[in-house]
Amino acid sequence: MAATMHDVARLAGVSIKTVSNVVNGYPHVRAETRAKVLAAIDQLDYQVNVAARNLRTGRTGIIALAVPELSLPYFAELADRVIEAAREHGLTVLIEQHGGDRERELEVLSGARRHLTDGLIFSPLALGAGDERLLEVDFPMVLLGERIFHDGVDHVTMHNVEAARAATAYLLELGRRRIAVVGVHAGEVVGSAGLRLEGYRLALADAGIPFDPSLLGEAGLWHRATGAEAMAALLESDAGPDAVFGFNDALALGAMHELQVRGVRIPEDIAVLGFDAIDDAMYSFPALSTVDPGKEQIATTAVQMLVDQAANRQSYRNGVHRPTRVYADFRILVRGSTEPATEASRR
Amino acid sequence: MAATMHDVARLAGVSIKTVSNVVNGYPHVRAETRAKVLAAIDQLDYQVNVAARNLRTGRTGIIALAVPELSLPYFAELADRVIEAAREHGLTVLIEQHGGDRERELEVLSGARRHLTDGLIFSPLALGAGDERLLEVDFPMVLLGERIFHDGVDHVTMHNVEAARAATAYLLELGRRRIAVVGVHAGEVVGSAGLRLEGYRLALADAGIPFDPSLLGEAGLWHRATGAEAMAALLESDAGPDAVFGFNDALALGAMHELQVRGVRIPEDIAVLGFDAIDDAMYSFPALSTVDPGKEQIATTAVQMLVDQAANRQSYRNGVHRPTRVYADFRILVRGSTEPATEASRR
DNA sequence: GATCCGTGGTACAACGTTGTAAAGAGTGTC
DNA sequence: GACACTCTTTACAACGTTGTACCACGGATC
Repeated sequence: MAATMHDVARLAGVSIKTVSNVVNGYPHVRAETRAKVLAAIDQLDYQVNVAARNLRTGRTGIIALAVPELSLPYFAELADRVIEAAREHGLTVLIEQHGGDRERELEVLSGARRHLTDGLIFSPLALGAGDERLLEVDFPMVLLGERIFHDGVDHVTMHNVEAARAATAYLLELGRRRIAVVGVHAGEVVGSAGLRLEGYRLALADAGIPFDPSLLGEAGLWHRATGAEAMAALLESDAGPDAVFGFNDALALGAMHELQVRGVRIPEDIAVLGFDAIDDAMYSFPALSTVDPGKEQIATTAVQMLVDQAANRQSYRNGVHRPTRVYADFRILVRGSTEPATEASRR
Repeated sequence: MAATMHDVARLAGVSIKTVSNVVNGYPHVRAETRAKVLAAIDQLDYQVNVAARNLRTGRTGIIALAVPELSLPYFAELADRVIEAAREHGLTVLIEQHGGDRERELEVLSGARRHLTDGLIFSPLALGAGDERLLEVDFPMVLLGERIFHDGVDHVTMHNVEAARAATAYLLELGRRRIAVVGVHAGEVVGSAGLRLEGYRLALADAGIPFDPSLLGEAGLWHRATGAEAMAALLESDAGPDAVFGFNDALALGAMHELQVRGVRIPEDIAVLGFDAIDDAMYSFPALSTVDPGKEQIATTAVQMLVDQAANRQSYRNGVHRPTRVYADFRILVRGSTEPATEASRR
């Protein structure tokens, strides 16, 4: 049905390889010949068959991005940035959702899709300590997140500990002393929850404030709903917080919702701070102060690393190139949920 | 590097075609032979090369989903559902963002990617009346949205007019009489803005209430920011609304934010109603009442239609199968932003 | 005993592209 | 005029799979 290089070649009166040369921008083609070929391509509305090219070259121009789920704004925004960054490199993005399900994460790693893609950007949720060996795959991969660390793979992550420490320090500077956290995973050491909690504890220690376990709000899933539930539990205990640090924005927004339902004033009675800097955070009321973990940088860096891996496959295989770990820059975005606002700054 | 069918065949001591038969579940293979092949596959950790299979069969197992941008929660949630629906059919989803840019939308339609995918689910934003011919492509495609209608293609859309009419009628039932709308595109007839405005007008007419242009809030982009701006403009005019109907949830949430900044009580002074039923809407304060346009149904129907098209390519080509248009079911989700709430219902 | 059929297996030729090697056509140098 | 060089173009063989055609075997049918 669709035209092939053969058809173009016949119409232009040249060999099929010459058509290929034109299509791929090979320089040593006479201008006249090139024009003939281009005219034929135009006339037949020819498009290269990517599958055939792929079979021949082993490249597809597709990279896979595996995330828990796109319904979570953080991952939706990350995916958005990854798609745009990939586009800059002429790549398209195939998205896989694993929903934090271990089986599905393993499927992503060893899956049949690997022939379809030039590489994988993988943000695991279920995999963790002890699974490092599973990451030693023989295709280009960049790891995201903080569930698992392994020197053998390129990794883009955030300054979780430092950012959480700075965030907590910021709340302390505001004079808050009873800072609750929402999103704790009991017993977790590595992973966003463990690392951010570590940062929180360090900041308290820096300020000489005792750590009080009654201020810890557990939340397995980091959704708005669980944030609201954890907040409710904190309010119904006798913890008496004057600030809440949500380990992500969804948790913080859920907590904020719960506070407002109960008539607690934000930030006067309780200041609220989030993490992730999702778009929503800007439009809550009051707007949610949050930690921007460098989403944009994470996306562009990950894509760049993947492209580099693909380009220098040899060096990566034989160990000339050592895998690197990049920590994105963070900053605290101050908004109305923490600073007693003037009419203007409250937005 | 990776094992091929040749390797498996050699190890199992059979022909390469027999391996292919085993892999593809061809029934006439002796159990003993099948076992040998499976053992070899296992031993070599063999995976079919999808590119080669694709070249041979013309199928890739990938479908493309083209949306404006994933940062918009509606599309992120839609993509989530599409990915899951595709998974049920053994398909993977490649996502393209066109950002509502005409050039990029055209690229999607005529793009080089078409060889990589078995079909396209396309939600245009820039294309519209006059571009119908562009939709007559020779690969499986399902159209989403309400920017453009064409009898020649399968289409999944919403009851925009009816849903907006019902939504407006609901606000009227609550006793609201000065219902402002946010998200108007002046002069648009087709498209979400045009159709939803039409529903609004019909409901007013049904109730015998005069249409007042001063209650129309324009907003080109349907983001929270523009919703807030439009709301501000309405409040600073002398329109005096007692309800706001946001043409999507982002607009409504933005409007709500603006109202709260100004100390307007929701729903007592002004009721707010959205459209799309994104997850966020559940966790604003008060929770946003909204119209659920049947997102889930849209996603599953679109994928199903695409699969059917691919399976019955012939019938579609020669016109035996006629393209259909499906309208998803909608319903109004009543929450605290419209109903003067009890402590319980307010959540 | 010839014919037909179902089963289990194989050989070969595609699918549409690109890398390799090499041939022809000029151009310049000695 | 021979040689080396560059530019331009080509033929051919892959890449890894599957569809088609076909062969061989045994059992059933006439």
